Order: sequence, then structure tokens, then C-alpha cells
Amino acid sequence: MTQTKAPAKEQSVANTVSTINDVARLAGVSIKTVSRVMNNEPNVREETRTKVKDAAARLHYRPNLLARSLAGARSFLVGLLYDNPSSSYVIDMQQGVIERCRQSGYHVLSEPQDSLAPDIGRAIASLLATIRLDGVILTPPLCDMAVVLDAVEAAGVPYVRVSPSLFPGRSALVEMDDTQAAYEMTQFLLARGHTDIGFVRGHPEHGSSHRRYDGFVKAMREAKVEPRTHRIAQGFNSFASGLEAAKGLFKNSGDLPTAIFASNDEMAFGVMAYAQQTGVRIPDQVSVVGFDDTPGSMIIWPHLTTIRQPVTDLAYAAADMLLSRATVDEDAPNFSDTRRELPFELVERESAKAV
Amino acid sequence: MTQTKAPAKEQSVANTVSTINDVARLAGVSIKTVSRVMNNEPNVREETRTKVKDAAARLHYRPNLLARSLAGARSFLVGLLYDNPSSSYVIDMQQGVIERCRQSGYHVLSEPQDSLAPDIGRAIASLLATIRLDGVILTPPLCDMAVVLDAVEAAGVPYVRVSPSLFPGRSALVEMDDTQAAYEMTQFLLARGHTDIGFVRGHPEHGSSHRRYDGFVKAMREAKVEPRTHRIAQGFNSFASGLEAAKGLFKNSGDLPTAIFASNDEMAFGVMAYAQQTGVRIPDQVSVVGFDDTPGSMIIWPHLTTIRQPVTDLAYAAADMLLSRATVDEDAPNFSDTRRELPFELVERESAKAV
DNA sequence: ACGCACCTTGATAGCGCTGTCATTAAAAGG
DNA sequence: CCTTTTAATGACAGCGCTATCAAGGTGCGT
Repeated sequence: MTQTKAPAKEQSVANTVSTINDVARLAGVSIKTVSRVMNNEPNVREETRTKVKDAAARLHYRPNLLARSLAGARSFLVGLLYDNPSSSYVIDMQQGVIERCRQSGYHVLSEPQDSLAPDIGRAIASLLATIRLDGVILTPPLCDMAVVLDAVEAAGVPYVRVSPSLFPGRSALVEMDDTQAAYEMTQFLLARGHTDIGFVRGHPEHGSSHRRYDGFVKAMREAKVEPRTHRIAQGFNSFASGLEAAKGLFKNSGDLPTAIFASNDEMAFGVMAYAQQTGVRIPDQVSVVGFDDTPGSMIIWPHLTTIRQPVTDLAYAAADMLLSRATVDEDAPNFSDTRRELPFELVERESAKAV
Repeated sequence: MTQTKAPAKEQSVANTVSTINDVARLAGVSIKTVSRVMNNEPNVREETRTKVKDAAARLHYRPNLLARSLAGARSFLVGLLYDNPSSSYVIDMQQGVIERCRQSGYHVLSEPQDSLAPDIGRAIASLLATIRLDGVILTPPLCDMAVVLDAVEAAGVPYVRVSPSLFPGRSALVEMDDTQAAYEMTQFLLARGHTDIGFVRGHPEHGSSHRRYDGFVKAMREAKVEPRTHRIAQGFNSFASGLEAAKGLFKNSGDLPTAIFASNDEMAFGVMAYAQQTGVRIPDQVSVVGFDDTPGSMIIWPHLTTIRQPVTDLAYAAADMLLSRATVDEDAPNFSDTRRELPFELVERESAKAV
């Protein structure tokens, strides 16, 4: 363990770390007034405010976040809790949250969690007890776990959920309409003359899988095309499962669907890989579309037609909701919105064409 | 701004946030003794230690990290500064750093930085003044920027650089031998009968690009094959630039190289996409290999033969170095290593075959 | 002029912990 | 047996800031 001994270090490199005291002294006011200025509080004469700001600037003063947290009610820290296999999703989410938080002087603690761990509830309770976060953002699958929500609520920390499938209304949330997106993607295919459409279902544990399938079925039924069971394959959101699904769907080379809608991009890539291996030409023989617009959709050929999830926008929205929530007086009635739905985008590329 | 008014909240949800005082009272000792136990300090009777631990457990006590930071010398916070376009690189790095830090009770502040911003030095100085980090990890390209290093050093914060290209010896660092990896990949191709090998160079601003090219040239010369200029294309690490490079390399369909070594995976994907568009069969006509082992290399067909960077291991090593550095008494001579080189791995998949 | 608002400012008490140092108890030495 | 060393514990002063509350200043109505 560290045992710092020397009371005062000699190597004061260029110790520009000035405190609120230094500023107060230089400006000739009390530290409380400096505090007021730094926090943009009212009731400070404009002249004084300027004087303090100048002093702070001259000393390169930056309030110590840790001290603020300890003394005050806010910690200027929000947590992003995730357990998501997709690196691009996590990065986009994180990027968006950090960007927004930074604008408000907040920092983000990125906390990956093992959603399969039996003691995840305690792990989160422990985290929240150790660091008093001003808010947390929960992404799938954590946002659908009761123990997680319980832990966060017990700690009294405001939170926002991103794309939850369960417990609607239990918390503020931001989401995208998976069902509608899948519906429109199916219509897109239908409009291009496809009626014999195969579907690769997503991981049954994920709420979004079911919503996407529902959207597909709805569009088909509306077009008076009953989905046929031998055209429906079960996948598990992975490349391998997509490839496996394609094996089933392409079993009879004389009876191929004209299009395949995979419930996520990874599986679409699997389908495309299998097609290539077996000489099925995409999109000439079979059109393939995916869902998510992962980076991979732009590196395979043909580029994948897919649904773009507005991940960064979801992050912005979640951060905004959280910050407005954390900033608002808890006693006051809260009129801020509690649910935001963001638009998706159908991105047409080369993997699908009219029949 | 927030104005918390009510002095004491009525809604004490289940306010299990116990303090060191509560533990001390329950255990019948002073808070200092509790502190000693929580920090695993010596000179506490075993019996007392047990008593305190029991009390802490019963109260679900977790030391407040912010208070510890303010009072003590350590903040239990390390920063991961990055500005990297590759989400998988960042995620793997972050994941590894977080994992290791967690084991030591440290938390990680993920701080993306705009390396192109003119005031990046001040931005980092400001960050370090606001939050007293116990250490920071710098990844490319930040780790090669003098202003960044200056800012970190001025703040007196220990740091470790990952895969730096410049200023060797200026700090502790972890790296991988890009040159050797490219050398071995080239030998891999040579050993399979390829001599007419095309090379797509990486972004000239990235140090690794030059090292990889050097490794390629070295292996070629050793095999008595002089690389020919019309087989060398300049890329910029992007898919599009790889595709563009392939255009040049494949210009004369009667005179194709038998293999193409792209300096990173993205560009290899571009090459493969162009090949597919123009009917060049991979790997039958042309073998393609990449570098990095990004997730995409497993979703394209044929899967890409490439070099796996040990990103997570680099992260582990960097975190370990940093923590040992931060934990060690600054006055004592430091015998811990200051540079670690980690092994890469040539991952053979389907995109390359013997000629 | 006085009284009563309100605006402006500062003194002071912590936040929950660690570092220092004093103190006591136990062990070692002669 | 008493002194010296060493182990074990506690009292207390902050870390840098915010929250509370009191105090002084200003303006205005009467």
C-alpha cells in the first residue's frame, strides 16, 4: 500500500493547482463568493463576478471535482452501465453520452457489467455506494433486469433506460420503434416485388428480436402474404447462427426465397457468407437485408441494406433526460418528458434489389 | 443550476449508505482503526480486524471514494485518453484497462479527446486539474503528441503509453512489434510461393504504417525479391482507400499480383470488395491478407488472414504498469519495468492460399 | 427620518475520509 | 524490577469545496 511519507514534496514540478482560496485571495473576496461565481449563482454584483473570473483565469483555476462532490449534493459523475457484445454500439453510446455530459461539466464512468453474474445487484449497489453518481444510464440487457433496477432505485440514483423491453413506465426511457422499422423494411422488400421472403429471427432472449419479427409478420399479412414456416429460421444474433440459418433456408437450391431479412446485421453477414460459399449471387438471385447498420455493413460486398439505429441520438437523448432530471429540484414537479422515441432510418445499399 | 432547498429529505428510500462512523461505532473502535482495516494497513490486531470487517459487512459499508480521494493521496481513478477511429480497438483497450483496474479498486474515466483540436494540451491540463487522476493511459495518436505528454507531465501524473511511435524512453510504454509482424506475414506469403506481392501502405501520419511497410520490404529483400513500385499503393487506412488502391493494383487484369498485403484490415476489405466487383476470385486468383484482426475479418467471406494485435493484453500490461507505478512509493527507487513488448499472432484464415 | 424589503457578501460548519502525532498497551531487554 | 522498543489505537486537523445563516448595504415607501 502506498505510504506517502515526506510531508511536503520538493519536486513541485509546476504545481499550477490553485485552490479556491488562492482565487479568493487574489480577487479580494471570500471563498464563498468565488464559489458563487464558479457555479453561476445569482446575487453577485457584475463587477465582483468579473473580478473573480479574472482571478480564476489568471490562476488557471479549475474547481476540484472531488471536493465539490463531497461537499455538495452533486458529484458531476454519471455512470454508463452496459453489457453488450457489440463494440460499435457501446462506443457510439458512450461517445454520445460523454459528449453531452461534457457540455454540462459532467464526467462519465464507463462500467461494463456481467449481466449473467448472480450477484450483479450487489455489484451495482456497491458501485453506487462507493461513488455517489448523479445518474446512470442503463442499456440492454441490463435495463431489463429487475435486480438492476431495484439496486439503482434503492440507491436513490436517477436513471434512464435505453431501449428497454420490460417494465414500461418504470423509469424514463429512450427507444426506437423496432417493430415499425422491421415493418417498413419488409414493405421495402414487398414494394420491390419480393413476396417469397425468408426471415432469420434474432436471439429469443432479446426483446427486440420479437418486436422485429412482429413487424415483419405484420407487413406480410397486410400484403396478404402469409409467412411460411420453412422460410423462417431461428438465429442467435451471431454470424455463425446466420450462416447456419442460411443453410436451412438455401437447402433446396431449386426453391430459393427471393429475399432474406435477417433480424440483425451479423446474421445477415452469415447469410451472405453462406451464399458466397455456395455460389448464390447476391443480390441477383437473392436479396439480403439486415438490421442495425453495424460498421461491417459497409465493408462487405455488396454493402448491406439495413436499418440504421440512431445510437448516438439515443445516447444524446438519454444523457439530456438524465441531466435535466439530475439538475432539476427534486421537490418540484417534473414536467420534463419521460419517454422519447427516436426515428430509425432505412439505409438502402447494394445487397437488395427489385425482383 | 441546481438549488437543493429542503435541508433533510423525508424520502429516505432505504438509505443504506453507512459511513465510516457507523462502522466505528458498531465495532466499538475509532474511525482511524476502521480506516486501517479498510486499507489493509498493518499494525491492527487480528481480532480487531475481524471485528471491524464484521461490522462493515453487516452495514454493507463501502468507503466513499470521493472522500478518500480528497483526504488522501490517491483518487482511485485512472484516465484512458484516446482518439481512435476504431471502435473495436477502443472497446478492447477499455475493457482490459477496466478489468485490471477493478481488481485493484480503481475506476476508469474514459476520455475521448480530439487530437486535432488546437487546445488539446489545455483541455488535458484542465481535466487533470479538475480530477486528480492517479494515472493515465495514452493510446495512439495522443501518445505521440508532445503537447499531450507535456500536459500530463506538468500535472505530475504518472502515465503509460500504448504503442507509441515517437519519443522512445520518455515514458513507460507497452507495444507490439509491428515491423516483425509485417515481416512474418510477408514470409508467410513467400513460404506459400508468392513472390509477386502487392502492398497497400497505411496512413502516412501513423507511425505503425511505416513500421509495417519496413517489415514487408525487409522480408522481400531477404527473399531476394525486390518490391516493385507499381505493386505498392498508398492507402489511408480506410475501406474506401483500400478499394481505390485495389483499382490501381488490379488495373491490368492480365498482370495481377498473386497476393496483396494490406497494411490494415479495413483496406484489405476494400481490396476484397473491389475484387468481388470486378470478378477477381479470392483467394483463387489473388490472396489477400490484412493486419489488426478487426471483427470484420470474421464477417466477410473468405475470412481474412491477418495479424492479431493483442489489444486486451496491451491494456492489461498498461494498466498493470500504471497501477504498480501509482502504488509504489515515489521516493523509492523504482525497479518495475518500463517497457513491455507483447507478442502478436498471425491468424490464418481463408483469404490466402498457396500459389 | 424610520422601517422593511432585498441584494450582496462573508464567517463558519461540515461532507467522509486519511495523515500526523500522541497515547496506551504489550513485548523485549538488562 | 524498571527502562526501552515496538505494536495497537485514538484524537484531531485538515483535503477543497458547498450550504447555512447571519450581517452589512442599498433602496424605497411612508
